[in-house]
Amino acid sequence: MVRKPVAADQALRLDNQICFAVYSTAHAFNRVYKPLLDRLGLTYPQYLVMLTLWERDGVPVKDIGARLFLDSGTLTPLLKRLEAADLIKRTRSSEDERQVLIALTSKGHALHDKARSVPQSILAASDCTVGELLAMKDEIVALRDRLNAVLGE
Amino acid sequence: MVRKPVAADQALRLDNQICFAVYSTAHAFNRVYKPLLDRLGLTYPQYLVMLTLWERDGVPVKDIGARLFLDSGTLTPLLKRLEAADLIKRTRSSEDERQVLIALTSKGHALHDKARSVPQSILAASDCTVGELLAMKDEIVALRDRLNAVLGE
DNA sequence: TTAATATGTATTGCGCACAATCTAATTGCG
DNA sequence: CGCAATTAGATTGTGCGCAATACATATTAA
Repeated sequence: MVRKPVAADQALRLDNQICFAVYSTAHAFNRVYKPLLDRLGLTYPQYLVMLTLWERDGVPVKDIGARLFLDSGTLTPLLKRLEAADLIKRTRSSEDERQVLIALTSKGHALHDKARSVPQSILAASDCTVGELLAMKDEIVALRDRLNAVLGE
Repeated sequence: MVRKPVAADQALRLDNQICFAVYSTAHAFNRVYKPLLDRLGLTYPQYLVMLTLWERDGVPVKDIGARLFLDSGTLTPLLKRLEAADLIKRTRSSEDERQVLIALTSKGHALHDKARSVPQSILAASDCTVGELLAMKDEIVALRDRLNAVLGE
């Protein structure tokens, strides 16, 4: 009879895997965000892009990608949809014709006001204190950064 | 001059958002998993399905969906690809013709052995102790379950 | 200045994710 | 029993996410 590696099997159990915890929580967040973002006419990844632009716009696509860990294959069509919705404007940089600079339109700026109520709704849904969430966030970000560090090697 | 709600703007900052921490960590995990799962011929969601089947197979699609928080729109094509790869077999239940039961093929069972080394590689990449990861996992799962509870209302 | 290389974005193809809709099978209720 | 309501999967359409590739611009080296 073949001896099975019990420890390895425990590690393969779905409920023991932090990756699945993260994966399924990301989906849960997405589902909670959906009705809130529908009112803004945004998807969740589009919302993330808008968050970066509300902090600073007139930036090249690459900067947004670096901020969100996304590449041009994802961002180019997403940004075109935001442009079609008249939330942003895409213009080639005159300094470096390779770059496309992303600027908010007045409609894009205006959406910032409507978005201010979103975090409060999410906080309520999470049923946590701000302190608890921020502590968890720091732990998760630390994990993410270690994972990304391995990728960079 | 219009007074801006400073607290709300802080809440909208990307780096303060736990949802983005979770979202970006899920992507980081996916990227770390990719080379490992490529060797098994699986994508990450396919790997999750196989994890559930290695625990128990011969189950209807709905059960897998309940386990992974995925619906038939996602699972049906994914399962067809696993079937095309000869890892699973899909058969209509004779008891309830509405159900499609998912069973592992011998090749699907055999893949279990090759998969046993995966968690160790992920653990190494995360650069954490098992204890730290399990503690984080429990916190994240608790958050996920609270988010899902709100959705169920 | 030209040739080689690097960089920024766009495109294509594949595989999720999910809403909405559809079909078929089952259950429940009068 | 008979029909409405429910349930399980499948299908369609939209939008990521990423690998691979293409292409134009920019930089560097010879």
